[in-house]
Amino acid sequence: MSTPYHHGSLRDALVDAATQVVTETGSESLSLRALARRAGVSSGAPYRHFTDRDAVLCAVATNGFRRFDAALANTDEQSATLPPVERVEQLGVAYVRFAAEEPNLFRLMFGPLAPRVGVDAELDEVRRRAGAHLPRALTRAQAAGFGTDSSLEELVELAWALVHGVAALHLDGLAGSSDVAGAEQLARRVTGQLGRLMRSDK
Amino acid sequence: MSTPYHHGSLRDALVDAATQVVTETGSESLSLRALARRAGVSSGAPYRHFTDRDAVLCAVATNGFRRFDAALANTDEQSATLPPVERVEQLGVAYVRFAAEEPNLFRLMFGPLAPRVGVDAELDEVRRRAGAHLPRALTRAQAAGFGTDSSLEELVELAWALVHGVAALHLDGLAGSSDVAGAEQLARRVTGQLGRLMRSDK
DNA sequence: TGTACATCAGTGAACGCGCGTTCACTGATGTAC
DNA sequence: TGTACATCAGTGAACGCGCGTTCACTGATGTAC
Repeated sequence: MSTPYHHGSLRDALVDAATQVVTETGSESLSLRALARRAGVSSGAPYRHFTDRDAVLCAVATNGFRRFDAALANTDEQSATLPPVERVEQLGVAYVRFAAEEPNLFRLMFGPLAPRVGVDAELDEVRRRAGAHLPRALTRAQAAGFGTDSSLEELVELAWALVHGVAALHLDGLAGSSDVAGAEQLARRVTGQLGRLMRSDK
Repeated sequence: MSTPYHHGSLRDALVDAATQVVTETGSESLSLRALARRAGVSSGAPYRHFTDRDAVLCAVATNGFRRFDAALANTDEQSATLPPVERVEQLGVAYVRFAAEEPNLFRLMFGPLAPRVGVDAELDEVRRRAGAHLPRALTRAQAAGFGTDSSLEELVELAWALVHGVAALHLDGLAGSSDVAGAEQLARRVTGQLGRLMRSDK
């Protein structure tokens, strides 16, 4: 009774535990044995729910993208009343904030260990959804007449390189201050420059 | 005679082999045993020259920064006769090109496994040297009156986030095309936008 | 309501692996006299 | 030039480790009658 033979929701428990491990110590250090231990289950049990270690990492990445998407969507809603260029800036800051708050998760999601496109349909879908916010905001801004010196494609490239760059700079310890607040300030300044560029193109 | 007991320059041979392994398959997969095998030497031999695995990775990273610095210095020389803003752009492209040509080395140099500052004096020195090119070029540009709407610090931040961002975007497979040429073209477009911004601030 | 049986979820021992690192050793080299 | 000896560089066996994965199993659950 205290430890029932059937866990009931082991899959979810494993994904949660795995997400926690990745969050705390990075995806390289995730072992299925440690995971099983953490979930209070024998070493073979996870194989009931996942074909192998990669499948677990894939589930964690999917989880991460869901949260990432939610964070961006939330920011977008919050800024609905602001001018379009400012909304772009806010989105960029939220992008960096997520990376700074969850560096290990972010690295799994975007780094070389990230599952390739086509491996998992659910991951692909949520990834696509998360990636759509910035282009959408830029489209809106251009529709309002900002940043029209460049094509939408170029603008998306530039903005993406910028925010992903600030995130990477921070993750790689190259930014001045290494805490979340520092990353956010850096993001604010850099996206501010982008905003300035876009406004000057009106 | 064919395989002398004393190697003669085992340390160098190990660093070379390690650099090759990292280049080919990434730093996570570097094992000292495989390294010793590759160098035709017993499994204990590397410990004559390195205290542990991390010390080997540190030497590889140092090697990488030396090459990175050389690439940037070379680009800077080649572009000596160009206008200062264009030199900044060239430098940015060279930065991205290096990352695209040596993704695994670049990841070791800048990623979470990169040795911290203060661990190795030689690494710190060459790292500092490699990092000085971009600020220097931007200082030159500002001295010539370009990009003076922002402080030097802001400009460095922006440029660095941009080029490191393009590199990261490419390394993370988020750029359109995944080959070196594609990365270079992307870098050209993005640094071009930066150049445009700086020229408009004259 | 009760019983037989199929299905499912978790157990825990076992396999084989490659790793980092240590250590007593041996072969080669250089140095002092 | 020759010899004794210290020093250095590499050997290879060994230790202990945790891992991913498999597999015959057992306990629990649900379903058909």
